[in-house]
Amino acid sequence: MNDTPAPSREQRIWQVVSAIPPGKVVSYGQVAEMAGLGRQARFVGRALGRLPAGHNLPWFRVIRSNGQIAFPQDSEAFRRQVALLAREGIEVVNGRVSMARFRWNP
DNA sequence: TACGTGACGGCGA
DNA sequence: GTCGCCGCCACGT
Repeated sequence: MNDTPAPSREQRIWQVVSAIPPGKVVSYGQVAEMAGLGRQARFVGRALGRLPAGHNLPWFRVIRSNGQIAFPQDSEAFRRQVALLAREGIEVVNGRVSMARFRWNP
């Protein structure tokens, strides 16, 4: 019966992230909780860091619980993420996003 | 085998 | 607002 192989934590994380609707953001801890990982927010960060090239995952919609981008503002990845977020109407001010306005609340 | 590190979170001072 | 400490798990050296 259960030939269904239980998806790995990483796969579960990727599934949750892919379910984030455009124009919304979620925190690492939120992804961890939704994926059934509890408080392993760190695991989410590592899973995203292990993403292979050519993935189709909206990783840029995942930010810190305090609304800050998870990259230093002087990094290339930071600008990339800000650009992608702005493209969906998410306003990034001073390296952070208004969680009160853009947080995805399923 | 052991230790350090990391796209984090929450709390206290 | 900042800073430090701890927890939690996987990976590289």
